Amino acid sequence: MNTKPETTIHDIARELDVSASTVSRALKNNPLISEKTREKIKQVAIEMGYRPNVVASNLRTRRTNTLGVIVPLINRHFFSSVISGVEEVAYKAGFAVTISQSNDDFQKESQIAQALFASRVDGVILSASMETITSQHLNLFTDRNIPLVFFDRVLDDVAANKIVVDDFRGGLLATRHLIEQGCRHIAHIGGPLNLAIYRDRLNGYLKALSQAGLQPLPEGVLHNRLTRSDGDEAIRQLMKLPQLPDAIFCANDTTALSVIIYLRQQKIRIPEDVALVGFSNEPFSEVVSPALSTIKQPGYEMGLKAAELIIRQINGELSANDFTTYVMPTELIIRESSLHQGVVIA
Amino acid sequence: MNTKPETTIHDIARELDVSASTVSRALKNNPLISEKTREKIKQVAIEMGYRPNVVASNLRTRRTNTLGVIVPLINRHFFSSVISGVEEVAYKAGFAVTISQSNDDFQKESQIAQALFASRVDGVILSASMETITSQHLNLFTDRNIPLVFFDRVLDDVAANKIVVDDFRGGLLATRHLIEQGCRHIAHIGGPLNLAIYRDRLNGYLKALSQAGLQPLPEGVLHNRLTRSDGDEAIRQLMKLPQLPDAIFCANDTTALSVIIYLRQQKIRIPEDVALVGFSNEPFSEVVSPALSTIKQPGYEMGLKAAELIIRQINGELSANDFTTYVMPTELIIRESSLHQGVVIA
DNA sequence: TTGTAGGCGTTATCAA
DNA sequence: TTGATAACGCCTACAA
Repeated sequence: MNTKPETTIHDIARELDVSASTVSRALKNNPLISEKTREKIKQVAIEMGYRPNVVASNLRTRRTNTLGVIVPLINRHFFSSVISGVEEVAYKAGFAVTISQSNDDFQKESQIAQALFASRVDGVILSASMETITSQHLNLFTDRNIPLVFFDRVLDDVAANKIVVDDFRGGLLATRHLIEQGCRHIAHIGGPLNLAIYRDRLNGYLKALSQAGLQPLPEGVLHNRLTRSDGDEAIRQLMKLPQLPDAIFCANDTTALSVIIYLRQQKIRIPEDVALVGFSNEPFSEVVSPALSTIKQPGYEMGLKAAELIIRQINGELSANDFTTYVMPTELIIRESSLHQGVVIA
Repeated sequence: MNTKPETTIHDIARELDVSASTVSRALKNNPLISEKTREKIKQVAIEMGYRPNVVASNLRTRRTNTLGVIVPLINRHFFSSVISGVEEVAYKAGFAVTISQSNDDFQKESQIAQALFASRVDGVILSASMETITSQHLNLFTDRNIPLVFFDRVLDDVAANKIVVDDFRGGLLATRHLIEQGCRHIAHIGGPLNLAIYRDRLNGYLKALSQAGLQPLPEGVLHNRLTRSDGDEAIRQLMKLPQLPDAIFCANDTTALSVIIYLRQQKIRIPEDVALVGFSNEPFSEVVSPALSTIKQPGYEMGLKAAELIIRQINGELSANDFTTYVMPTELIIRESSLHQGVVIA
């Protein structure tokens, strides 16, 4: 299919009557090569339309300059923001980025891990699927000291650098805010408890309640996979409880959106009848009506940090046994969905 | 750094006292190998923790089973949806997906092309940057018959398979709808005219007007890069015109959102004073207030199609000289932002 | 049905 | 400062 074969360093070498090694070194700006020959080689390389074959180089150097990224779903603003940040840093550092999505399916996550290992990526950045409860599929990397960086949905039992926001504090602030707005019957739509972030958000919620001498709403703490339809089911369930909620803290914006849409349709007023806080600050949160209060999660910056960390690990600039969990700054953004009229915010 | 060296097919061969080629063949399910030895080899491969080295295989076969994807911005719902679709199909077909973002910068787009070529991707899926007016940076691929598939922001002068929506018809439907709502002074916020999609959307707009015997709003047809701030500038400019617009057709939802926010703030009513139609059906369009009328663009499906096409091209299942432009179905979604009360839709 | 030999394009080592 | 050689791990004619 390919017309002319690619020019290789051997072709250049032959042309100039030098050895392939000299060409290789010259093109890599190896200082051993004299300036004169280096210039000449580069010149001829351009004339001959030489294009380095990274694959061959990768095989030889056992380095691919490629980062693998596994996310649950590419097409989700938070995750695509993280990817965008990763790409930004990776590109500048000369790394390619290979993206895969687990679709929140543990099987697929495992298979992706296998594939990334087979293609010898230099490092992996990962946010676990909703189903992930074990980390054995990642031993492939940890056993061989291939750097692994987690973000957002981190796994407790893997020793690695991790990047999260303060989920506990997020849950605490969100719930405390609802309490300050006068709410007393606060429900929670949460994620699977195998993931630390959802445990933390739940615990923040519980803590805020207990600090205020309140109880969680009986039967009002639900856990699901936080999709749009999960949110829809959840709100229908909550609105059947003997004690109706006067507020809901949702563990993501997606479910909060389902709630808004359902309540709007039922002519239940937000925030007067039910106040609402989400989590993540997806772009729609700002413009939905009523605008959704939420916890800001700096996805792009998390991506920048993840890429920076993994590249430093790959370059051996970071201790291989000494891991840190980086907690990114977060913020409660108060909008209409939780702002009771007449209530003054301290 | 790496502790134990990886097991190779040679290790397995030595273990079983067969040749490496036999191992290679067995692992590839080559029918020449007897079932018995194949089973034994696979067995031992697992026991020894063998992991194929794709890099070596790639070098030998001159195939990487990798698709390169270049988009303007990963973190944009339409593009991340396309990527998601690409990944879905690619994964099932055994391809990895390498993603890069041009940030709408032509320089970066060129450099990415170089890098993708250097890493010998088997095919490239591309949506051009706002700045891209020439296609020479893609000769790298076209000269060597490396498949190239364009989507959305396609370049006219490249012979390749392309996937678009009917942008002309989108512009036509959007504008005609505004006319049917009684609007007569319709402005347009469009994209750079070097890109066919924005020319087509503009032409659709013009056609609808002329069919109705109307003129474009004087000074009311603007072109910019369609960011949030571009939209903001544009609406400010439009609201200073001697003849104010009573409707605006925006070439994307992002600028339409800027318009909504600005008008809301100025207490200008939508759609009573200014009706609005966007393009793309970003997720926020449905929930913003007022909900934004828009042209639906099936990003995920476009990604599926792009991946399918390029993989078929890679596998030689498609003629290499015979290219098609696939026009995906699109649809006008009418929401509050353009729905004048009392007006009945035909 | 299996083995042998050579090469994919680059780089590391050693020698000159 | 440069060259010769071998090797990275796999695959594929060709031979047996």
